[in-house]
Amino acid sequence: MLITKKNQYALRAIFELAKYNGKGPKKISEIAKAQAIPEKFLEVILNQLKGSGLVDSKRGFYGGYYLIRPPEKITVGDIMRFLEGDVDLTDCVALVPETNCPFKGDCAFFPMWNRIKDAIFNVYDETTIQGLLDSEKADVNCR
Amino acid sequence: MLITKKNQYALRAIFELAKYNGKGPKKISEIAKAQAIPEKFLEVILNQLKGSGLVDSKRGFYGGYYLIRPPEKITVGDIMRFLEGDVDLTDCVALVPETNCPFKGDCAFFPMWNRIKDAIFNVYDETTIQGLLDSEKADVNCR
DNA sequence: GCCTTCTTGACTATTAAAGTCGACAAACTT
DNA sequence: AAGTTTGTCGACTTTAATAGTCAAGAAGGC
Repeated sequence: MLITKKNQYALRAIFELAKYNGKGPKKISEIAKAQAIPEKFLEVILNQLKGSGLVDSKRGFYGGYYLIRPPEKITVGDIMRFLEGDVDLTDCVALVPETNCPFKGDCAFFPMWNRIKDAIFNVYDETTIQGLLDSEKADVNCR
Repeated sequence: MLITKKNQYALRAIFELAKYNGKGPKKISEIAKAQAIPEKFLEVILNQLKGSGLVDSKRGFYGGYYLIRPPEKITVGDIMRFLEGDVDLTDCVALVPETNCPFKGDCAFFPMWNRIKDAIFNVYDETTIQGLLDSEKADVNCR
C-alpha cells in the first residue's frame, strides 16, 4: 500500500475540517463519524497534526479542531511532508529506506527513485484542499 | 515504504541477470551474493518471476537463471506490474485498497490517487534495465 | 461544581512483509 | 548408474510496522 491508512485518515480529517471551515471548531467525534474513521485513532492523528501548524484545537463544550490556514493555502504535499517527515528522517527517496540499501544509495536505481519521488510530490503539491472540495461539489470525482 | 524489499530484490536480481546476459545461466547463490539478498528468499522471488515471462531457469550443475528478453526490452514497469498484479487485483489506484475506502473510490481523493499512479508508472515505463546498466557504467548514479 | 471535550502516554492487537526449512526433482559429470 | 549440483515447492516461523484501544487527567464553558 502506497499510503497508510493513518495518512489517509489524516487527509480526510483535514478535508472534513475544510468543509466546516469558518463555522468554529468541529468535534473529533463528528469528524470520525463523517469520514468513517475510528474515533480513538483519530484522536491520536489529530493531536499529532497540531505539530504541523495546519490545525489547532480548543477544549470544552464548544471545543474541537479547526484549520489555521484557509483550505486554498493547504496542499496535500504540506500534509504528506509533515506526516512522512516524522516517521523517519533517514528514509531516502521514494520512501525506500537507505538503511535497507546495501549500496547506500549508490546503486543504479537511485536516480529512478528520485524521479519517482519528484513525480509523486508534484501531484501532491498541485493538489490543494480547496481544490478537492471544489471537485467534490462539481461531482467530477466519480469513476 | 513505497517499495517493498521483496520488490527491490526482484528488480536487483533482474538487473544482475542483465549484467550477465549472454553468458548462460547464473546461479541463485551468485545473484544473492552480488546483490546482497538473502539466498533462500531470493529462491522464492526468482521462482515467482518465472511467471512473468521475463526470466527462465535451468537445473543441474550449469544451471541457474537467465533473461528471456534482452535488457533493452525490459522496463521496470514490466516488472512492477507483474509483481503488484499478483498481490491483489482488487487494489485501487495508488495501491490504496478500495476495500479500505468507505467511499468505494467515490471520494474526493480518488482522482489524485489516479494521477499519482500514472506519474509513478510513467517513470517505471520509461526506465529500461539496459538504461540502468548504462547509467551505472557512466557513473552518473552517484548522489 | 459539573459536564463536555481535548490530551497524553502507555498499552494491545492485527497484519503484512521478510525470511527460513526440508524434502524433492531435474540436469550434468564421471 | 551413482553422486553431486542446482532449481522447485509448500509450509512454516519470525519480525516489524501499522492499526487501534484504554484510562486517567486537564482545560473550557455553563
